[in-house]
Amino acid sequence: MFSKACEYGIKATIFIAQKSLHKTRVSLKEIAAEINSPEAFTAKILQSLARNGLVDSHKGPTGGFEMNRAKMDTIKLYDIVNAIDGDNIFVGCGLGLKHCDANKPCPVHDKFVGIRENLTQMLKNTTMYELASGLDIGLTQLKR
Amino acid sequence: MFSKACEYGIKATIFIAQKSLHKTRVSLKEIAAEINSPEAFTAKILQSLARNGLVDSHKGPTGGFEMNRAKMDTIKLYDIVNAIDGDNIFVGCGLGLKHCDANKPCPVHDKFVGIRENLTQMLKNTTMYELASGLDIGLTQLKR
DNA sequence: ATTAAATAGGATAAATTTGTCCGAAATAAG
DNA sequence: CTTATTTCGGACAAATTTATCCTATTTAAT
Ligand code: FES
Ligand code: FES
Repeated sequence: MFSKACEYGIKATIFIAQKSLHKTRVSLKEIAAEINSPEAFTAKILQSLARNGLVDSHKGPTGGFEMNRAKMDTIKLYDIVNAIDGDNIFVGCGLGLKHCDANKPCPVHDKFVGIRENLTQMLKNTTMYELASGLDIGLTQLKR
Repeated sequence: MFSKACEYGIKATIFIAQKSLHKTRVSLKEIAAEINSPEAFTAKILQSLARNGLVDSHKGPTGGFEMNRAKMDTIKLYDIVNAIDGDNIFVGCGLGLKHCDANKPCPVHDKFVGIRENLTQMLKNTTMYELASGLDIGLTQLKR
């Protein structure tokens, strides 16, 4: 469904947001430990998310990653996925035809578009705050 | 969503089924041309599907691939996807945790399982006959 | 029997994704 | 100013997926 990079990116972002709820910055090291991901690879993903303004990064001692409270409402799961995996999953043909076209549909088009749309809407409706809160109150977890 | 191998496998199977509606066997060459896929790679996928009994193959002149009418009702899109990509998409965690567990859910679990289930049911309810028929009457297409 | 046509299958290569290493740049603190 | 700590970024490596090549095997037809 999502690439490994995207899975790591989502988990990292949720963790950053959760810690930011308590005004705490987190370092790459903490993040990788918390979400059980390879550190250097996770760094690349976070760099990309930072460049796209989805998380804020700070260098130096006491540095790390954070997300301000306002962004937690603005940024949706959709934005993370779109930034890392692109929009193919949201608009692409389920069978890989060049473009999804309802007028010249592939055999699965009619059955696929509904699911694709459900997924898209779910991701567009899910805020980082929501996900961070669930994690914060111990309702959800990032490791297993 | 699906791997390239799976996309090719689905398209090839639908094409084979459509031709079988007219009692016509199709060769690898025809299939690859029709679905616009690399021939040798498609061969591997079809070999695997044949070993799993999802299509029938015959060697020698007049040989090729086919699917009998009864199988078109029995075999679901689900079976093709499961044979090629495995069941991770049907039961796996959206964030890649080892197991999806509703009692210890990841942050997206509650929002993800519904979509995962919709996809699974759609694939389990879609017969090869249905897809082959749509293609046969020109309602759908395999190339673009 | 011989030939030609087709799938089967092993070995290999290319491309992409995933993961690692190391030095540069920034910055907080003594 | 120096040092320690942290992210940034480029180069590289490993693993996986995608794709190719070539030979073997099966089989229909002459
Ligand atoms: S054309 Fe394939 S999903 Fe729309
Ligand atoms: S635990 Fe992640 S989807 Fe169920």
